[in-house]
Amino acid sequence: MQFSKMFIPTLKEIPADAEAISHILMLRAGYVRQLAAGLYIYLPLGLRVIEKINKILKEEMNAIGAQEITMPVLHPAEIWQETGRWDDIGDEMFRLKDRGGRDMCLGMTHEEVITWLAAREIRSYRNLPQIWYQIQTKLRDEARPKSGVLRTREFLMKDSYSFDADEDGLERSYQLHAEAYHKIFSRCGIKFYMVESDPGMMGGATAHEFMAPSPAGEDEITLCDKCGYSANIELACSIPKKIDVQDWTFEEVYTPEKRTVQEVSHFLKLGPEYFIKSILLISDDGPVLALVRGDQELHEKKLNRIIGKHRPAQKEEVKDIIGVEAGFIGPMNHKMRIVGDTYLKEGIYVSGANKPHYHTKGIKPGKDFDAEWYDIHIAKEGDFCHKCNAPLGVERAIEIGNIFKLGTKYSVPLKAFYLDKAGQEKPIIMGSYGIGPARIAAAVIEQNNDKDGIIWPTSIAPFDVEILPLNMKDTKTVEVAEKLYKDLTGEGVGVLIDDRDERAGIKFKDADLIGIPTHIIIGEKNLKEGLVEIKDRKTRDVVKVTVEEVAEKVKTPG
RNA sequence: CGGGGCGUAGCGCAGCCUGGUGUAGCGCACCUGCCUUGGGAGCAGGGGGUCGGAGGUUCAAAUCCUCUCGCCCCGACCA
Repeated sequence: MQFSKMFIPTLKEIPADAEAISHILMLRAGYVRQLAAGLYIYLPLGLRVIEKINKILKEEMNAIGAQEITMPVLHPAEIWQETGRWDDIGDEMFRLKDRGGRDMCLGMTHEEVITWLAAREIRSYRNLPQIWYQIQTKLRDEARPKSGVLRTREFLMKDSYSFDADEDGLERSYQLHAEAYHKIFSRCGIKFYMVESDPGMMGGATAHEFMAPSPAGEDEITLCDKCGYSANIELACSIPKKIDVQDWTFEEVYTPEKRTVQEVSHFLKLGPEYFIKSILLISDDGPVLALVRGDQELHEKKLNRIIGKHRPAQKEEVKDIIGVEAGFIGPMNHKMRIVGDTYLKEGIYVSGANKPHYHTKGIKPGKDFDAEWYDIHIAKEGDFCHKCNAPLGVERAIEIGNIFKLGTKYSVPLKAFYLDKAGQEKPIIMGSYGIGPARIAAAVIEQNNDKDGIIWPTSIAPFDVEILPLNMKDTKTVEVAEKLYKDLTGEGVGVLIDDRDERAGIKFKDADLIGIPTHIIIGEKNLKEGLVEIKDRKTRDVVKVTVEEVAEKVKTPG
């Protein structure tokens, strides 16, 4: 491809609206343009990257026996009403009416549609298993589109769905996907982890996410280097650091105007880990007192699974219910439900005395108060693995893929049943698996860039090689460049030739920005000795080779 | 939806606080010519603006006030 004939609008300056590195570089290097919040146009270079990723997706999906189909983006409301999601999902679904006044929506995902299909077409265990997939546009009215292509309102997704006769079959389909995903992300040159995740509203019991570590990510994951435990922070378990059990006797301490753990900790010259933080919450079944150690944070989502929907109590409510203002609440002498963090059980602590300006020292859980014990703290850096006790790390990451075991959540309401060998009618056991190609592209850029631009891995680079004839007015340069272009292209190498009549500096800058992995630099001086340079974008290593050697060297780099 | 920031030429910005400096400015990009060709050159000339929009205050508004739209960031949300 000739640079001069391709629309590659590079930008010298950093666009004001971009913050994430991948966003800045995709805009600057001419891969995408933004139409509105969360809506992007893919320019020629950007599309080439997405298509290369899609090709890998298809190859690996086909390799596990998945079959490509394509489903509509516009859905009738009925199927969403049948699964209950028409009402469960709020503003995030784009809804509309057709001219006949029928309710419709734009597909955020395709469980409903594909289950509708399965319900109609699969009747016997003989039709199972099946894995169907598509690479299709999804629309979600995101509350906050952000970080360029990472979180958009319209995006492409590879979504596949498995249909099995039983749990064993589902496990097999799930594993096939996990393996395919490992291959896909490895081929795309991404550093990633597979982590345990919260199935959330998708339903089902088991779910994993594929996470590409990057500061631009929206998720946090905990990782254990020793045993490999890895989980989204939304459900990650951890053991807080051990503390020495004190031999304090039970006594009230005067703590005037000291309310927060930090204030009291400072006042009594004791580390925050010797405190019990008591937080009053209002659940649908009344007030609940949640307890975590002073150096830990309460995990709302974990607590949510135990006590259901809840909200923090307001100042007035605290006074009414406990009889003392927030800041002096302790776990003792309450009739209400108390949920304590498991790791609070051992030890002797300080907490509020339920009396203004007093705290109690020497509280022994189990003796001075009792509670239901669960892991309800947020795992953090410095905590220990609950499986092997090794130190845990916490990293930010971009979610690039996920796999869910759905079970019968969709097959039952949409009546996707089959007859088993015994002639018994049973619901199909389903799984759902997603990958966002745009997120792969963005994650790869986040992980592979330098001050000058993008550094693509060859597998998803828009081209394999860029030829830079430095002086287009020099006939010999042009002649050699065109010959190399023809030769390489003839051998199946994807080549971009910068045939613009621009100065060398501009060509170098643009080439670095765009990030094609190998550059062939043709300069007049070297050419006089019959030499051209092959430069590695990543290492910046340059080797001089004769014109004749180029094709061979490019094919076997290094 | 809560909090914050920003809308001035294609892009990046100054001017706004404290209204009036004459035709609203600068850099880059763009057009013409010359020159130049190994890291976003140089010289000369040139084109391009509803100052996001509406209303108001005023003799006078890019500047002050009200409303509104858009975009970004933090949080909430995220099937």
